Amino acid sequence: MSDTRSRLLTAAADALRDDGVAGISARVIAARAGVNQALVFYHFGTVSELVAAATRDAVDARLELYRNDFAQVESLPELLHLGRALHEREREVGNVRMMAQLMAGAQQDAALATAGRYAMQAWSDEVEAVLRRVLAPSPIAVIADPAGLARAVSASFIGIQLYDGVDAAGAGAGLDALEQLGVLVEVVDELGPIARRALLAKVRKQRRRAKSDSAV
Amino acid sequence: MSDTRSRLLTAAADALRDDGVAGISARVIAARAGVNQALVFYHFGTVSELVAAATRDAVDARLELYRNDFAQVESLPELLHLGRALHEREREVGNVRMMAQLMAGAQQDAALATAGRYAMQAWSDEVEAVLRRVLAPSPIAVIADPAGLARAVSASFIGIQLYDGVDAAGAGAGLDALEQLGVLVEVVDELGPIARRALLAKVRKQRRRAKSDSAV
DNA sequence: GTCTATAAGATGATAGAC
DNA sequence: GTCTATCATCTTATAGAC
Repeated sequence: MSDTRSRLLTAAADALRDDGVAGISARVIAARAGVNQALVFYHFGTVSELVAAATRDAVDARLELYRNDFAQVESLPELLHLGRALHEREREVGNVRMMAQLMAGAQQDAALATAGRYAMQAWSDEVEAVLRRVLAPSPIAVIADPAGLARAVSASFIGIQLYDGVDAAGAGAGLDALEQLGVLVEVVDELGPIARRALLAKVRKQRRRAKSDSAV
Repeated sequence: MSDTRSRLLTAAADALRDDGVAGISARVIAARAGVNQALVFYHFGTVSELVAAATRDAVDARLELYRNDFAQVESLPELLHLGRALHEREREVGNVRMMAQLMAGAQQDAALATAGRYAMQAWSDEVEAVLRRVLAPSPIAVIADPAGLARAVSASFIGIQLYDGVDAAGAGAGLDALEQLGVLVEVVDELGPIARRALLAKVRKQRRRAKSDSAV
């Protein structure tokens, strides 16, 4: 890949992270890359397409970096611990911050929307694989949908990152609370047979209720 | 309050919701309000200040509208149900969509940051009050920090709303998963005394671990 | 592939008429 | 308070020299 092309890609990702969707432009990116502004359009057609390609690459690179860590997770507490560590590291590197800006821009821009969908999919799939493995031996597997849960977790990360940008203390308290709640899942994991049966009965009841709700 | 002022305020909130932070400008807002562009600066000084004031008002109005619903919640399943209904209604009205754009812009703009902090605080406080009431009789009260949990929930809502904008099916699956997970909490609520003691022991263990982690 | 130059328009913000 | 007119500056995007 040409030097200029890759310089523009990393510059675009950096600019999105630091200046936000509202502050991004061909000139800002080009200045960061140390190249001429016209090259944005020569190589990528539009600013949106450049940003979309840049975030795509950045997400791929980041996930590659974490793949090993994800693979080594064997239990839910370990997963929660990894989530916390990931948040801390990402706060410095700014990848989630970049994704949050991508998602915000994606609401009104078709090219960014495609990139945003890709990014969420990539992260969610990774988390889903871990959840599927970790929850398999647990009775929680009966009620938890790994795919949905992974998507909820990924989306929540974006929200918490945005919150972190305006109130770090508040966002920290939120993460702490979620981590503490993980204990709850552990406890259910070690439930006796009677309680386990009660759990299953409740799940079935809730399922029926949800079904009749959607029918109305 | 003058007619023009209030027209600008609602127009600013609408523009933020529909056009996003990246698409907002004094001219766009003024056109929506049907007034001259110069009045933005006469009444509010800067565009950011106008947007900040507009979101502040919108959040106050929305919370006022939901106050009754919040007050009537008596159990966790009811709270989860309200959360789902709120998400559906807000998807149409677009208040959370507006807040998501506010939070994205708040990362780089001081005036928007203040407004974002206020908005998150207002929603979190409301949710916190309900959580405190609902969780009080439950053994979960021991592990759950209502303030932190409320903040996590509010932030997650923002993230899921952004996700909803690029992949409605994925966001829906995420919400479904969270709702199903609520069953877990219900089960713990009806735990026997032995299991309850096991829960408390685990919590204490986790607390110690967290403390030693932060010491390192 | 990279540059300069430039078009055609949008932006925040202000001065001054009314 | 509201308007017109205007500023300097920014934007995307293209044409054409090198």
